[in-house]
Amino acid sequence: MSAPPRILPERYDPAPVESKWQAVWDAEGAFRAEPVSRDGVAAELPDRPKAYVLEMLPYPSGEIHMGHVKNYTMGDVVAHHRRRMGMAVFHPMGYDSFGLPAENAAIRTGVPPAEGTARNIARIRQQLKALGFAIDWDTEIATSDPEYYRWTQWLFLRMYERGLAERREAAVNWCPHDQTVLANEQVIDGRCERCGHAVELRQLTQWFLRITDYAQRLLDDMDELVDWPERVLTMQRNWIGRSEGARVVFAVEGGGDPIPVFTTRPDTLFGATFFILAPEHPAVVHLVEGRPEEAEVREYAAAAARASAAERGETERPKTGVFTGRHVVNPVTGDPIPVWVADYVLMDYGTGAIMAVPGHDERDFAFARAHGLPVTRVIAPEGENPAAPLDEPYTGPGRLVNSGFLNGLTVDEAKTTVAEWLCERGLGELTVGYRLRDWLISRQRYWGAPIPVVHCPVDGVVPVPDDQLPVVLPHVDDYAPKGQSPIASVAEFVNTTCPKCGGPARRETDTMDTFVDSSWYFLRYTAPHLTTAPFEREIVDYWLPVDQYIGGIEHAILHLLYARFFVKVLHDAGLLGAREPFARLFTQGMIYRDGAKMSKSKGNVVSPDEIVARLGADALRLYVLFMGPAAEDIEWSDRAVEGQRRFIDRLWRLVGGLEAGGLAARPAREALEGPALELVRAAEAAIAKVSEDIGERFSFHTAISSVQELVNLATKGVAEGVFDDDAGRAALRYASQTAVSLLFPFAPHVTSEMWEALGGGPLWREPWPEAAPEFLARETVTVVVQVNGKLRDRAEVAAGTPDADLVALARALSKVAPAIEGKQVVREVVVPDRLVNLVVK
RNA sequence: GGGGACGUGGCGGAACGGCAGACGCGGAGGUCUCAAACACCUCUGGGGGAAACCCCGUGUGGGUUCGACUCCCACCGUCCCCACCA
Repeated sequence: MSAPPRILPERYDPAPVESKWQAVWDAEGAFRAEPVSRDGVAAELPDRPKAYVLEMLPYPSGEIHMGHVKNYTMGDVVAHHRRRMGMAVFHPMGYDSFGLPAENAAIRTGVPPAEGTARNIARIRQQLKALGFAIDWDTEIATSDPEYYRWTQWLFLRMYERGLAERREAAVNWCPHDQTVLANEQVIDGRCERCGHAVELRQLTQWFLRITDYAQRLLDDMDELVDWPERVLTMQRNWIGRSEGARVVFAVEGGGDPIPVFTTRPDTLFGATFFILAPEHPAVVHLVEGRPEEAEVREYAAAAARASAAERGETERPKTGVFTGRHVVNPVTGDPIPVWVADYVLMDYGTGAIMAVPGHDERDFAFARAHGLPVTRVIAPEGENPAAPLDEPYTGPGRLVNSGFLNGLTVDEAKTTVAEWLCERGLGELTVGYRLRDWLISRQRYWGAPIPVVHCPVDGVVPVPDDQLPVVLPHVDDYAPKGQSPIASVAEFVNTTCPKCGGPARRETDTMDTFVDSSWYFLRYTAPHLTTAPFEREIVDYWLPVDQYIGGIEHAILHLLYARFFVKVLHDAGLLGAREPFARLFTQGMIYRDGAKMSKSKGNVVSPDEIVARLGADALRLYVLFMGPAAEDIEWSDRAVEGQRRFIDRLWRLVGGLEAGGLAARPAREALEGPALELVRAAEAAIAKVSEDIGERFSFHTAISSVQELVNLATKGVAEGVFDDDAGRAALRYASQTAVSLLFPFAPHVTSEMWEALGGGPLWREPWPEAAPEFLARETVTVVVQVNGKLRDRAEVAAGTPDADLVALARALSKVAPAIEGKQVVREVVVPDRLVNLVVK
């Protein structure tokens, strides 16, 4: 008798198997999404539930790194699972291809950014395909494609029409190295997030998007409409920085426009003993004009302007400032208080001016001490002498003192009372302040979408008409930054005619922040090649919001806030039904190696290509998810990745050793006993576990380990020869097949090969298995017996044994009886089918 | 200064108030081999014991509970976010 032929080769060779299945998926368009808007084709909306699964699109630098592999593998697992659950799945891919690195490379090498970017995209696409991601490649987009940025410009114009895009002068962050302005969000600790150079403040006229108009809605909708990690929500809340307070107007003694301040402590108004303007405050110049203090104040303001944002932000720095020689009137006391200029007051928060209350604010106290200004107590804690002098600012609760009509009130009462008083006299009101600033989108660089407006000497700013879009980025010879975009030197681009009057006019030469591009790309996927609109309402409303968004925590503020803003604006414009872009968000942890983030400069990068070549894409996909909890930062291990390949090989040998024939049905419960029954039970348990771990918990590493347990159990049984009868063979075949099916989302190539060898059809279309309850319920259970909560013994009993019987059994156990002997059992805690706890005294 | 997350074997981690350490890496021993690699098997938190077993153990100290890795409080440590924000 000879052994039956194996249904798979002895050894698994990933390369041919992986390219085979990738070719199959490509050829049959296995992961093509419908519906997607296409020119002239009316789409039909499926009546199945939908799942829009999206990972943050990559920036096409040279190659993808392990972080990308993890990100896209997670999305792929979710997409495969949802598809096999019978949902209509949308899982697209694109490239965030505008941006500085491509431009800087162009400066270095002379290769135009468009060329370098196209090459990088081709390379990344090939890498993504080699990993076998289930992506609808027909919907692929690149944000630097004129057919994409045409619609970025179109959306900018809709914002302009709604008054949400405006050009104005403001103190802005300027990066002297990159020679461009930056959004507030792109300045980290006073430095440019790209190049790390200290950022300067400059007074410039720039384009802003009025995201502050949406501050409250961005805050409110977080509570209602999204299921996001608490951490990210907190970060966004902090960033928006809502604070309730009041606006108080101070009259200027000796004439001049009254100056408003924002304060969160209007209750302390009686204690406002001086007044401070930010050095950039427009009133500064007027107040000191022609006065003896003018020279000194101007010098101070100029010095402040020269200081970097990082220097000015330094909390420990001594509080400097100069007196203007002028006074404003405290509205409640009627007293004149001196006006100073100090750089600890910032122009871009509140009104750029503050009432200083040294008795109850740390900074104002420090300033008062440094410059010999009076300190008045206006709040005293319960039971303390109101006359007691202040050695330090008091910021706690208490009652008002030295405060005229507010005396005796609590802090909260005083806030409303003083606000009413001010309101009646037109001197102030309760307001809400936000830390969030408007989004500065102008960039003086080349590789971005041109802002589609024209400057006409007659008509001013004139939007480019829709039918003249896109405003195409012209070719230039020199990409070096010069303080304005390189396209400003292209005469044919700049010189144009005014769309309104037809006279000569100049084009805007600033390009848009690339975060504008990525604020709406998830909408464009639904109509990637549509030439008549950025997207179609019916289709975009079918898919939006994204059901599962996956990406790095580093985008917790910038991208995620901007995208939310965009969707709200488009909703208000009637272009979109959705009010939030991403219903559910998952933020993945970073991959470290040798204790540091993988990076080229540290030389600790592991190339995905190398792992794919050596161990196969499936082993890599398994490993990046098996490493640990997907949300945590995890250390890469060169050895552990090989463990996943060993696991694949183990499963390969197991399946290869089965007989030829079709797929097995789940064996009937009654036909099984012993190891065969236990194996099918384990298979059903694995189904339940993997389904929950992928479906709800985002716990991929435990999903994989439960399949490993199943495979280990099967392998062990085979080695012991316990599945050699008919029932055993049926159980083994079913369990092996189940392991293959469950592992498919993680390792699609090798499982497809095994499934085919088992006689199955396309595994990506195979319905997701459901656990059979009759196998999950057990006839006998292990009951744990504790004495005073301490484990003493355990017992096998029939499921559903009554409490009283369990207790009797427990008390009689040989390890339990001595522990309770001679003691009084004061309580018997029973958890049916699980545990007995005897409490003794 | 404000906010948040996390502390479990040699390592990554599991345990969603009920058997701590699943799964994997690493390590030790063994089978196979002329030998090695691969593969397979056994063991692998600490201490005691010939063994059956016993004791200790989830950063530290308290608390809640019949019962705490899990919940609460404080502290220590690590990491992240925000920060002269009025």
